[in-house]
Amino acid sequence: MEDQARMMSGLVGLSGLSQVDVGDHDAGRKQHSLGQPQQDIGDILQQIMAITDESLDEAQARKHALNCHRMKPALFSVLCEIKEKTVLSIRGIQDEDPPDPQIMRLDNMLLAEGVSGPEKGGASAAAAAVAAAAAGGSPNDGSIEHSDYRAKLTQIRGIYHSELEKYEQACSEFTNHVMNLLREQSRTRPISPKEIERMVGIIHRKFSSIQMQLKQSTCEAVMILRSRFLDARRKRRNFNKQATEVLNEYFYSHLSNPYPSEEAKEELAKKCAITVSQVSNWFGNKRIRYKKNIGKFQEEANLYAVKTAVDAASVSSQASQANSPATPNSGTHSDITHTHIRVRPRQDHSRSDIKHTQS
DNA sequence: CTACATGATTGACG
DNA sequence: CGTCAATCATGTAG
Repeated sequence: MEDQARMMSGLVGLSGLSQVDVGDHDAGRKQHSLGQPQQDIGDILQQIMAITDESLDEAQARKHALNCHRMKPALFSVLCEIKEKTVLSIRGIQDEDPPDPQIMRLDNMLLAEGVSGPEKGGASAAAAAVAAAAAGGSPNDGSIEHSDYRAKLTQIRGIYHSELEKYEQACSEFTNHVMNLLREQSRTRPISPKEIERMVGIIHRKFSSIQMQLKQSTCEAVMILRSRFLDARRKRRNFNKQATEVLNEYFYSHLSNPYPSEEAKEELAKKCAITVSQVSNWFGNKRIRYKKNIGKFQEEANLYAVKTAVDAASVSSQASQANSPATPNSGTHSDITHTHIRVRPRQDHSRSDIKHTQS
């Protein structure tokens, strides 16, 4: 930065104030202050070239002399005025910069993802997880995965915030530095407050572009985390015993038409503490797998057929029918095993049958 | 570790 | 849109 100061003092000196008796190398060309500006250019260039050869002491001396010149304040203010005008005219071209849509998108996403939100740390996060588990669809395993997910998210969040803080600090530090320099220089060369302001704006833009990279990579990390944790296929849990029992019960007691209606699915979902789509998945899998290999499911079918038969018997208080365990194949379910699953009349499978097994 | 069981996903189909 | 069929990826019994 001393170079620049030196340069400026040199240039200001060139523009007409150089009669000050600063050094002996000016002595030879005193005459250029009046008259032909064309011819001066050569001298000026010479002088510019000479500046690099000058020592810092010389420059300092020159600067000092310059500042002490009696005409300096007046000329300086004129220069400031001129510059103000030109700067203003330049500024007119590109005045208001629109907020970057890209960065706004990233901001929104980080906010939505809870990375840049107001809430901080464990307590409220845990509370949110608990609330989600209590209110939401999957009370069993969901909370565990959620807490794991939350932990990772908090980690990302921590990194993001510390980095962001570092950026902000660096930015303000740098801005301060530049402002100090400009203020310092404004004693030597014309710098309007607006110019400083503009410079600060430029610095902030630069830093925000760096910030955007940070935000972008944070977003990416969150997306990856999300896809990892929300891809349920990776975190498949088998349903618990009771749930499969309920499902199987329904399946085998509706073997002739194992297509639960939407309401039936909802009911089953509620009973099994799973979602409706999980019920649909289960029935889809069950139907296809049953059809593929009926023999393999024979035992299971018998078991549930007996179970429902017993239930029905206990309801109708007629126990005499249920005492043929020796040949179950020809018994209760022989007709249902031979039923074609393909046929599915969609009208009458109400939940009345489940109801009396349940109650 | 292997083989099988099982919940979820995907693409085709009506 | 719901279902089928194939397939994936994980869970689990041996």
